[in-house]
Amino acid sequence: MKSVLRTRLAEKMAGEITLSDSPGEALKKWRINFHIPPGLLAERLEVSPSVISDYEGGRRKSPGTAVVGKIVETILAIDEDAGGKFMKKYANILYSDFDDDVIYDMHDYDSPIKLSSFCDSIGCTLINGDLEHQIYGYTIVNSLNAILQLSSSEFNKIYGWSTERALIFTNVSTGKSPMIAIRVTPFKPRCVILQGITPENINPLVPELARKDKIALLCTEKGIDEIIKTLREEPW
Amino acid sequence: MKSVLRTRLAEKMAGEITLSDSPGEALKKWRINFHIPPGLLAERLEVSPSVISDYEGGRRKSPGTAVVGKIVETILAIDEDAGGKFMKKYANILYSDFDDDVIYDMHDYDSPIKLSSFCDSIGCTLINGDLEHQIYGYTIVNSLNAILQLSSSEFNKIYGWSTERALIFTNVSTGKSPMIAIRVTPFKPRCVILQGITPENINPLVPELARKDKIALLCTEKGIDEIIKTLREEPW
DNA sequence: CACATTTTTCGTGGATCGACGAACAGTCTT
DNA sequence: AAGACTGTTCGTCGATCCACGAAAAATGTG
Repeated sequence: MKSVLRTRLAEKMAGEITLSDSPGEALKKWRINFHIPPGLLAERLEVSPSVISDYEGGRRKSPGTAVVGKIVETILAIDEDAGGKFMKKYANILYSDFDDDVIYDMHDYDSPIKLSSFCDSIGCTLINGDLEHQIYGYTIVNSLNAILQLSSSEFNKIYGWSTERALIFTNVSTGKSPMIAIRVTPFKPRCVILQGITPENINPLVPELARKDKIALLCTEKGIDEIIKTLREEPW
Repeated sequence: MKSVLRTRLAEKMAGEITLSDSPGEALKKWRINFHIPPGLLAERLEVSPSVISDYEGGRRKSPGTAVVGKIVETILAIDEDAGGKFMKKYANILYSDFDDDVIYDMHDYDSPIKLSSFCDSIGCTLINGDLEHQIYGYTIVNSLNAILQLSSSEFNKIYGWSTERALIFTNVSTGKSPMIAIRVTPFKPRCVILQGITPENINPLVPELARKDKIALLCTEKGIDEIIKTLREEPW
């Protein structure tokens, strides 16, 4: 459930290293931030310790994305094996309001995904609109907590990096509150999926609201954990 | 003044590209997000258009940090020349509460900086504590607005990625409120600099509070803009 | 459809990366 | 002070990057 934070932290680290004038020093900074000795890092990466030293010492002026990615991944993996102490520390500092009670999962794709296959994979029934679109990501939101806990400016965070995405609202009763929240908000998703509800239980106002904002509306009765698992494992 | 957002956005982009299984596709995604044609990007980078195509098409499986950095930089520069339309859009989506009225500037260093030379560079007078430490960054905060506008969880954001930093509070009257805010907060900076105040005008309680939290306390009468300029240009 | 423009594909050469392992330099123990 | 560890420096070699430019493919535009 914490993987949104993990991803953001990894991106922050990789981004900082990539943009640094001396990637080696930045690499070293993060290894030290996580209190990991060079030897351990080398061991986990299955390379000789001299490799780490060469990078950190600046012998490679512009290491490739593959290397940087592997090192960042390994630093986080080592920390996770030890309980994720530093990960929690750093994640909480910058993303303190990214609450697990609100956003269950969130992902942005590198390349567009067909909405129809996306919806098929998590067993959706179409209520309104068409699926002839492409999306660049999805967000799984606890609808009650989102409305209770997020301020208006924070509400926009559920859109991540593209509004061309599917918003999956969990545990809805009639679907009315999430659709109204979207109605009064400037950004509109491409698609809304109501989870844990059958078509006949949807409030009649809801398809009406979806039509006004040109949003594809669907529902699914699959469980939250299953949906998260499916979307994570999909080879997109 | 908006450069905190710019940096964060650049890091996000670079991080995502670096961690992607196909950096080329991720690169392309961001170029398209900013509505920049390949030809223009190539022109601004002063390379042949084929270079862009080769990267985006995946001929380079693991491009170096230098290339990724240059491309991200150029995408943002092109956007800025056109008014920064997309930059604003993306920056606001994820960092909506990172208000320019609160945080004037913020930076994290790759490698440690000596606190003494940091303070010298912006003309500080030492009130309490010693300067025999190293810092990893600084934040310039409008003290009044920080207390008015930030919620308790948001207040921690001024610490960025390391609490081993200098907090510069601007336009203080007696320095009391910023020090009290720090006193009741779990994280402590290494150093607090009160801007726009002379030593004799500092409330006597303030050095007392600094001592309790083992924080170096200084003040400076230099102007905000001059401080920002100096710190940005310092070759650290 | 034909023409101009933009974008992609691909062969090539020089530069740099990526990893190794041996040698060297510190740092603790005992 | 010797020995055991941990970490750094450096020579080396194959693989890959990086950029170019020519040519093919795709995309407008009248």
